[in-house]
Amino acid sequence: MDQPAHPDHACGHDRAGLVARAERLCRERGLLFTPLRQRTLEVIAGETRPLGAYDIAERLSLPGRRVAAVSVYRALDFLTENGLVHRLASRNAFVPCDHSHSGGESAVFLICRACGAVDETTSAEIERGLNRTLARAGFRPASRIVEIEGECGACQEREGAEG
Amino acid sequence: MDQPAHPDHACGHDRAGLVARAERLCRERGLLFTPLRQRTLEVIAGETRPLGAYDIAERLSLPGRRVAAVSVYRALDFLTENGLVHRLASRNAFVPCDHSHSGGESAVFLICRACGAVDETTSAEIERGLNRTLARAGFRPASRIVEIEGECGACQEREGAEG
DNA sequence: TACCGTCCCGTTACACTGTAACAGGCGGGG
DNA sequence: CCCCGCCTGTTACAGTGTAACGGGACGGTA
Ligand SMILES: [Zn+2]
Ligand SMILES: [Zn+2]
Ligand SMILES: [Zn+2]
Ligand SMILES: [Zn+2]
Repeated sequence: MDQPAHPDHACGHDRAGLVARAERLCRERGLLFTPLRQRTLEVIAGETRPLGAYDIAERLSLPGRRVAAVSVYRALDFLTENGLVHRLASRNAFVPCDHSHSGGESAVFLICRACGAVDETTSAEIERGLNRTLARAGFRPASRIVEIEGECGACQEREGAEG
Repeated sequence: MDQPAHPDHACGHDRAGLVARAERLCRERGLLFTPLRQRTLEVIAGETRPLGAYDIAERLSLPGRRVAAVSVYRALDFLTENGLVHRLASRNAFVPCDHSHSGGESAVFLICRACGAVDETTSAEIERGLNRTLARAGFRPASRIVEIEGECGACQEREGAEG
């Protein structure tokens, strides 16, 4: 029942690992990891592409048991505030976070226009450049958004083979 | 009739300079700088804070002569495609561009949560870090979004004096 | 002149995104 | 028991963005 990684079918993220991390984090902070919040996280983790709030609501709904988008938004607020998912400003969509960000490093998102895959990474050099720019401007940052749209390596190869 | 900078009332941008640059650019590229496009650019340049498409439509409308938001979106598409305005993904709002970006440097936006002011700048170090991260990931970029929300220097001082 | 294609813009309709406000359930602490 | 905080369901609504159609202006061409 406990495989090390990618336990359930072909999904792009370590669903069980993400849920385990969320449970531990909520226990530590005295927060409630409710069924709605867990299922929301699971739905996001079960896709390789970022999902919109209404897509998530649809996947959470059962025949006769609809989940309203507003409930999804509240669950997403909780998950983003606690660093379990990220919101992509350029897509109005959400992806799970598989980083710790314990050192305060901000995320860099590489979003493929062709296949929709999102790669989250960090860069000390970008971080340093941002900090220097902010210090020079006397600007106190609260949140940072770095999102690059383009083509991932796999899609470039596929395009080269087909085109 | 030709002041060097900030010619018309108290606006945050060099409105006449932006319009002149747009006219020259359209002449060079064989594009039409229509009245709607010019007035849209002027409205954006006449504010220190970023404006949403519907705000722009309202400011362009006269009693009995309404400008629909969809027309504003088309004008904004034209202006953004030609590098005359930028869209802030985190705000769904638009600001004029007072940089050339001729070397392909991407913009870094510092957005103040308190006063709403937006400072556009560039950074060779951030650029370098982004390029290195992209090369390492084998990712071909098409557009780059770097937006920092926080407090500008003036608002920090004001807060310190008041608080 | 008439014909044609392109671009711009007005209009309508619609889908998607996000929030405010109110009500009920549930659990812990008096 | 009541009170209170939190979560969730429900409704309503505002804001954002695009698709589709039609008409007018304008330049080229026969
Ligand atoms: Zn992350
Ligand atoms: Zn791809
Ligand atoms: Zn710019
Ligand atoms: Zn400010």
